[in-house]
Amino acid sequence: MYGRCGALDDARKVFDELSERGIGDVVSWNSIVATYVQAGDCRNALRLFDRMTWDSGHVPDAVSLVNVLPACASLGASIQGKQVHAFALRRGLSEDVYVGNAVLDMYAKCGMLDEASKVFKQMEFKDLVSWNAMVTGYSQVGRFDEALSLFEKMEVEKIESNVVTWSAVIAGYAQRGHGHEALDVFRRMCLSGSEPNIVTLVSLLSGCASAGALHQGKETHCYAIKCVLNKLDNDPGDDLMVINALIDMYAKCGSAGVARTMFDLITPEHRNVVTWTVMIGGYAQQGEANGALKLFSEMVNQANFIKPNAFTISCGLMACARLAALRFGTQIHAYILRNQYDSVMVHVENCLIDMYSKSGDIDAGRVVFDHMQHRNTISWTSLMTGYGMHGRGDEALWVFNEMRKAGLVPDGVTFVVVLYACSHAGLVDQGIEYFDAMDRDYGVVPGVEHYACMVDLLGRAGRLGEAMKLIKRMPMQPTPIVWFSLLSASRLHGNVEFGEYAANKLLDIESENDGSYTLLSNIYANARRWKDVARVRSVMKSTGIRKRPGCSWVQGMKGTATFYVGDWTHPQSQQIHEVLTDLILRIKALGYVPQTSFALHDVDDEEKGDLLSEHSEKLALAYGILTTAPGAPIRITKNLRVCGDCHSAMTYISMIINHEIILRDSSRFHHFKKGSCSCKGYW
DNA sequence: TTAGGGTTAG
Repeated sequence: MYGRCGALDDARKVFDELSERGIGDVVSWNSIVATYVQAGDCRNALRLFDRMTWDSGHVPDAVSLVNVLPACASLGASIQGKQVHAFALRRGLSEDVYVGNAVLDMYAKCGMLDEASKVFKQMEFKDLVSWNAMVTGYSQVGRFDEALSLFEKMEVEKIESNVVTWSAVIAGYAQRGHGHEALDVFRRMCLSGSEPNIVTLVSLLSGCASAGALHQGKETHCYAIKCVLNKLDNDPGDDLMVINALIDMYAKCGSAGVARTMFDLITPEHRNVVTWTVMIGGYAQQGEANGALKLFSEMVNQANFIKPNAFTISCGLMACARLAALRFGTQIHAYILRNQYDSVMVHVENCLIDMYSKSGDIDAGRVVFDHMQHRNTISWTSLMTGYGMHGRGDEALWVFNEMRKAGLVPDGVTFVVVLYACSHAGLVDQGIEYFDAMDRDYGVVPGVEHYACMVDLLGRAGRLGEAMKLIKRMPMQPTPIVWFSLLSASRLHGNVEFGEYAANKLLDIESENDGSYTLLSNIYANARRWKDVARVRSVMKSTGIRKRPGCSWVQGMKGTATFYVGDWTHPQSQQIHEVLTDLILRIKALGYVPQTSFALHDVDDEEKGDLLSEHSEKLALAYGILTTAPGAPIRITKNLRVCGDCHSAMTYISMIINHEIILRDSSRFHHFKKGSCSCKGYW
């Protein structure tokens, strides 16, 4: 009775008393073991089971084994589990379907699927639980194809699935990001007459979230209100789980507003750490990184304190990485160090590497990397990506070699990063070598993303003809990213012919991308083909496509300041413009000539020069100079690619100011120092 | 006495 009520101490007292008086029997041993398992204290459950087997004079029966096996499973204690299995075989208890199922499940949970499958095949009598344990076992170790084929076999053998089977299959699809398939299974489940429950809905919502299927997510929401939520015998924790899954679904499907409304409807004392995390993560992934950081601060400062877990911290760092919010990111790093996050540290540390490198301080990312106790493939590739973004190609390739020495096998993503690093550092020959080697030496077949990297690599280096030849040689259809790489390279090298070709291909495939139109009109402007510029602009106008406004932000003393082109809204605008005018006068004396083609207007050169001088990145720089301590770097982030004229101006300005200018644009980092830029023209 | 569930990184 005490055991069933969760009163572990009381149950133990009664058990010890019975033992002392010598009147304990197998049932009392079984009950106490079960009580420990239920309380989550599997270690003590195992200890008691051992005492029962060796010291008590009683012989474990089928119930004892069924009690102790889940404890082995949840500890991953496969050696003890195997001993229990051997005991069952010796005692002839393995015929019992309960015992068989528990053994099978123990092997599955310890990741020993081949052992589990052997047990499954040898079972003379299988029930639905046996099949379900096998299906979920395969699914959870990532052998989802085998899980599915078992699921299909169940149909063939006319074994009727129950809610557990259906939910497990839905969850399997959802975990792999195959939301549409999850939805299909859900429909089949409803047709089969099986009634979805909370677990089904939570799994399904996770699938909708990963598929971005808002409509089906809403349908699931209706179903939840009608049939599942707020039922009298529901555990309130289960209801919250569904609500959390709904918030996550709405946020990931682009309805952060709806998600926020649901979040606000839950009173703070009812929210748990996942409620906060899904909302923060939703903002961070939907490009509302400012909202994410605001909520993160609110979470750690609220009266009803809930400690952020590794997931929350990762989401916060992701938001910092997007915004290049170095100061906030550093504060989160300090928070981690103060608050002991021992478990699942790898994930958080990987986020730290990413945050530091995307915020302009790749050396700090390297320090995090060097201090890691355990590293996985993502740790190595994150560091490599960082070096690549900063144009430090040699160091990126060094990381690649060290990674191989550490025994890690490069995969498709690794090679994207390697090629990206070569491209951004102008290491053309090495890039070609790696591209040739990836299939030959590593067995990684180049995908469309690797071809895109190669087009980028050759294109940046001005080898446009070779890039075009490579596209023609591709064994698959080029995706927009391939043509976009060719188009960017054509813009960089002022090649109208290739630019037009790539732009036409791109507009055939996806006509909504403002970036393609802007690049093409830049190419025409550079060639002074104003009629073509006007034509592109009129197409944009008639199709309603608008160029995204350029926007830059800089971390000043009083927080982050944001600027748009020609922006006069900042309270210090007057001063900012004075600084800028003065700087431009001074660099003109050093040889700077405004590159008017970037102004995109068919007006006379003097006026174009004026428009250029108000580009957002220049305004951000002037503000940075006003608010940054002498000698400290100025960190600017831009949402689009830096304009060529601004790039040239910043190179000159870095000769006359006592700051390094660290600029992150949508493509990479530029470090301007003493008259040169780290990108060496490769942007 | 056995089976299923939500949030994170390249």
